[in-house]
Amino acid sequence: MLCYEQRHKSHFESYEKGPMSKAVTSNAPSNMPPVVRFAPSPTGYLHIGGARTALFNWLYARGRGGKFLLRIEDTDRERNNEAAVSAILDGLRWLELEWDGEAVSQFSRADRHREVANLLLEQGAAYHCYAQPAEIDAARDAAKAEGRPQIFLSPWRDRSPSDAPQGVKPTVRLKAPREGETVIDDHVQGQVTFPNKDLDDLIIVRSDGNPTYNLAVVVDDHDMGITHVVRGVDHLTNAARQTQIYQGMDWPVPAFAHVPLIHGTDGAKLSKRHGAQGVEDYRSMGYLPEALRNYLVRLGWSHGDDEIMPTAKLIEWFDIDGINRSASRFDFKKLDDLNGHYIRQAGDAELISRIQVMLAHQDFAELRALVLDPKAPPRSDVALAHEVQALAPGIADGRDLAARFAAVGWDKMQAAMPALKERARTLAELVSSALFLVAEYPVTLDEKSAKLIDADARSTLAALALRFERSNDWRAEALEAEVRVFCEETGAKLGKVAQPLRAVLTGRTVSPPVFTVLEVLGRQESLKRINASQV
RNA sequence: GCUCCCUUCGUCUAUCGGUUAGGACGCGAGAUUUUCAUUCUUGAAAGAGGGGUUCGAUUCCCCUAGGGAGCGCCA
Repeated sequence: MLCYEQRHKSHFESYEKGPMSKAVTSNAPSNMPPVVRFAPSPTGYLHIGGARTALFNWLYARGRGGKFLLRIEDTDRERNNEAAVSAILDGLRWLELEWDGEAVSQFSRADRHREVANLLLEQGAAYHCYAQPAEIDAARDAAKAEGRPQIFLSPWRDRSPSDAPQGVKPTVRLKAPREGETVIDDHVQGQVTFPNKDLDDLIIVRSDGNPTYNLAVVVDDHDMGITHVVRGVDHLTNAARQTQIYQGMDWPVPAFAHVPLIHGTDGAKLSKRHGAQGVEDYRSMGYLPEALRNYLVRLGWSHGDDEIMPTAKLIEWFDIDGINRSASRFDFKKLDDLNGHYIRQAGDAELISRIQVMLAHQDFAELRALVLDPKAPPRSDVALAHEVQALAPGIADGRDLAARFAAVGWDKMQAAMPALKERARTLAELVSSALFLVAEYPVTLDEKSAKLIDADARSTLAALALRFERSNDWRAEALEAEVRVFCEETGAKLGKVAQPLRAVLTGRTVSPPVFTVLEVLGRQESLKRINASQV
């Protein structure tokens, strides 16, 4: 497999030569198709907030015939690794946010970034700074103590390079304006003004010669022809500094849109203890990509009273200018509800294949070991892992489970699907309710269902078994008719018969409709389970 | 500490100065039902506080309070 960096190098050339290479300013006619990008740093997974940012970009590009590019911000060599990069690509693919062209490695463009730094140096828009870290820290501490903004004003800005100390490797700093203000005309935040006196001369090249993030972003966005920079508000002040770099190079500034962050249920920044940060967690819990997209886009954006918005509608309706400024809290209940809608609307075969994808990524032992905040919402994949342990302890992970379903036949699950999908909010719940298909014999009854099997129930089940053995039609409808006749003859209430039956068939007091269970289980397996209750 | 941003039901949101402040999730009640769900009906639930501007403020302005983000030779 090609490393994404290698793949990119040749591809990047095409951006430089291609028709999109000309940057379009925010003042450009708005009918130009936009070029946007998603630029995550490789941290190990695709953060759910990042996923929403990617979604906004993707929708904007797709709705306007533009391009959605992907760039990996991997200039920090210590944090970067191939696995972290592929986790992000994986997450985007699962969410079905296909990007145009190859992913660009920012690190691979370091030479170009240095070239731009040198240009700035030549034009006098940047200078070498010989200040040492200790000196900078001291200045910042002093500023803080005096209640001034913690910025460092380098003495080297106006000093002659001939004063440079021997043997000290300098950094390159941008010669930012000290007077006036830098204004960001943001499509979400509005006009945001930063007094230039509060912005220090940012380092654009480290003393080891490596370009910094802010320089790299500007050069890459410019070279890639990005027209709209849509990213998290945490980059708002960067936008001001980056604007100064654009100005230094006399490049057109792209349109900015800084979208609010997503918080956990408690209003604090979404973190580990909230249970799920990476999109891979959402895949594991059994959310459908389309439902997640629908949910994510509604966090901070709306279209009148519309709640269920299939992706085609989102592409048609979405607009950056409609995004809210305030942060929103993540609500699993609402996601669950939306996901339930999409599950009910999905085709049975499609659900099976989505389930297979989900199972391929589940490790039950790992899920059972997950330590979650007690206040965090319960995870349906963790619940599934526990159910598997109770009903089929021999199964270690999702792949095993998938193999077991394959052994009994996926067609059985598909046959039960209409009944299953109207009582599931996630695919993991759906699989949990289908577990009776692969329960190990003899079926282990949980506490409540075991309680149902008293002497009365046993004799009822024995009598029922006799009838079932004689019946020649094993479809749910016929079986139900059979049981109803049985009830009439014996004067028993349907519930009195159905509940014990459900218990011995599924080991649970809650399940899909018993007659559906009987049908998909088949005559032999059903009778085996009913008769097991007699010993 | 400094700079910037935010504030409508518990949560996500609608409202382009005049509405009985609407919808959705969740919650309560009821109907349907073999369990659980689904579905349907229905109920409770909001403009942070204080000043202005205006005939009239949820909407515009200011202050306060609360929340968030940023302030790296990280990205």
